[in-house]
Amino acid sequence: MLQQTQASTVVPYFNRFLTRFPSVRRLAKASEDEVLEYWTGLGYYRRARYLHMAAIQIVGKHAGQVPDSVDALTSLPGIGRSTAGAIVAIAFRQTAPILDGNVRRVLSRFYTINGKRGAANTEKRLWAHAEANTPIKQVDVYTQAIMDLGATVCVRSKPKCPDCPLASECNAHRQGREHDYPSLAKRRSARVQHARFFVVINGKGACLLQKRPPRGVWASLWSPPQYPQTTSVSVFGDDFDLPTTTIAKTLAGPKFRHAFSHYQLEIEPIYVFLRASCSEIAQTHDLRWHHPCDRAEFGLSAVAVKLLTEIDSKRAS
DNA sequence: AACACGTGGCC
DNA sequence: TGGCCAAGTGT
Repeated sequence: MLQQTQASTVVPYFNRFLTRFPSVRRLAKASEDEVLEYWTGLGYYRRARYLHMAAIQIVGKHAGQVPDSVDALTSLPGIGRSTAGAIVAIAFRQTAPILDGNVRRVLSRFYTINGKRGAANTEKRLWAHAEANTPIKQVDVYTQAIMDLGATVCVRSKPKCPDCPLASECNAHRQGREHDYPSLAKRRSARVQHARFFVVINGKGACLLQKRPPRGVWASLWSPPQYPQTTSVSVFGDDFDLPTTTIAKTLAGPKFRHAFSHYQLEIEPIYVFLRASCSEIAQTHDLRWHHPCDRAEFGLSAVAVKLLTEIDSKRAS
């Protein structure tokens, strides 16, 4: 959960998740849909599916015991070198380096490493320093400490160098150039992509959801059906095996933008209201009706939740 | 190497 | 506000 996600965001998700899935075996036994349900709103949903797969592998190949070596851990889906290092160092108290965003920033400043983020040479140098500094004794304490130093003192903007126990030995600070490290990552400016969702509501107020494909954005989550710009509302009925005569009315909802790391999605919802008599149609393996007020026992993206919430508030008003 | 993958926080 | 980032990994 903590991969690319701040700890304060994770905390409530972590608590709910551990309450529902208190052991590797319980997680392995759960359905993917339910695991995704507990990830709804957290983002990077691939992590949830990898964690579920990892739990299944741990039960199948490791007798239900989380492996204690970096090699065995990195062979599990979703666990790379840094996460494996954190598990080995903190859970098993064995020497293994980590290189997360915090350690990366501390080391970049301490050793004035200004290579491009992600470049092979930069990564190699950072990992070498991480490894050289990882102690034999109290490796769990050290690992937590260097992460916390980055999270609370050696922060990205306005680092608190006067509070830093490493300040006198930090090359960037000695040069008064702590703001120059780590060098800024070059990020492509966000492009706008367009998407259109059909928000189909039946006479009982339930919304039609479709399971998204296992690849791409919001993989394996449930959402209002997305269709290409070329699909017209008039042929909508055929696409879902719904007689067009069951459509009471259609309505173009207000467009809204959803920001991602590298692009913006401009979402154009089209509301399709069905007559009450049509509430039992379109129950297939990847289509289902969902009442917004019911607990979703499957994964939804934050955007899907937003849409469903809007539908529910409109019904109420 | 470059890119996809989500959402919320910060300035 | 838009850009950048966060307890990164897999393709």
